[in-house]
Amino acid sequence: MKYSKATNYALHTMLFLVAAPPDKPVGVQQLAEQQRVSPTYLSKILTKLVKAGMIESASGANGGYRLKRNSKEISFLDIIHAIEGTASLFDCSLDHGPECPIQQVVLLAEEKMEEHLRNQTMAELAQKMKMSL
Amino acid sequence: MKYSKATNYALHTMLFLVAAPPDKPVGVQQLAEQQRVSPTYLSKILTKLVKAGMIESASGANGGYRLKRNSKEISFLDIIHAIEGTASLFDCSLDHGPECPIQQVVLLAEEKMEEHLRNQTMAELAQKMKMSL
DNA sequence: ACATTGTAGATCAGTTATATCCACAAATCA
DNA sequence: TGATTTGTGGATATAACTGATCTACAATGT
Ligand code: SF4
Ligand code: SF4
Repeated sequence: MKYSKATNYALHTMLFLVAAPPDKPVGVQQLAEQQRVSPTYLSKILTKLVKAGMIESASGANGGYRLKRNSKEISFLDIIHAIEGTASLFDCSLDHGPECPIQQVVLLAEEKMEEHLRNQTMAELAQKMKMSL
Repeated sequence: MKYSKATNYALHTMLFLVAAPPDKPVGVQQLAEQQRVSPTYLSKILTKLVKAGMIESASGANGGYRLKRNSKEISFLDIIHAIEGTASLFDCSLDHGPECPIQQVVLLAEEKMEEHLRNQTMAELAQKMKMSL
């Protein structure tokens, strides 16, 4: 059970875009070099973030990716869900109803994790980064 | 990102063994039928639990698996770790030190989940099951 | 027009998860 | 002892998923 590398790349890219000046888009070439990953593969991942409405892309010369204006409230959980999907950590084929103790425990544990990821927004992340400079 | 089916089988088996009378071992045949899984495969999974010291096995006629005497304090997390391993949910190849905001957020989120799983013991689970009868 | 940059689809290699088969070891019982 | 039951371990097969590449194409700016 592990977060995929794709999620890793997405988080790092968002981290970078939050810190970058919002006027000039950043090309996938540059982003890919920083993370040592192929540009076309990274592009595929970032397209998911575009479709999820977190960033926007521009083709052509001086194109690239940039944060959407109102995306300071995007959370870690939003990014992870955009890449990994929103399926539950635990799925049992036979559903014996809501009083099943296994489901109760495991799903509540997952909710605890998601709650923490939901409370960490890009805005707070940017704040943290400024402080650590 | 999902818990494996093996973890699912392990949890269900433990749930059953906690509820079963502790004197007579339960054969893998019976356990496998309940969960609709092949006996040899389930055996492989249960052997991990044996090696982790949670249950014990007995060969020969009337053999099978049973809880170890002092295993009421085994937690969900123990079982999950025995099957899935204890590796972190998130691993970045390049470690930029402990002040990295991504690691801080994601690892703390994982800790929240594990804390909840650690607090759910087999003893409490047995209690819950009695109440729901 | 032409160069630049993102998008989409096919495809592929590597890894992991799931499962099966079989030979063997250990325990019980007649 | 010998036969039967039951778990163990190794090799192997299969399917699914992940990570990655290639290529043709669309969109944009000069
Ligand atoms: S016992 Fe709970 S976890 Fe297991 S199959 Fe039934 S509902 Fe699902
Ligand atoms: S920025 Fe953080 S998460 Fe990313 S590679 Fe560095 S230490 Fe790891």
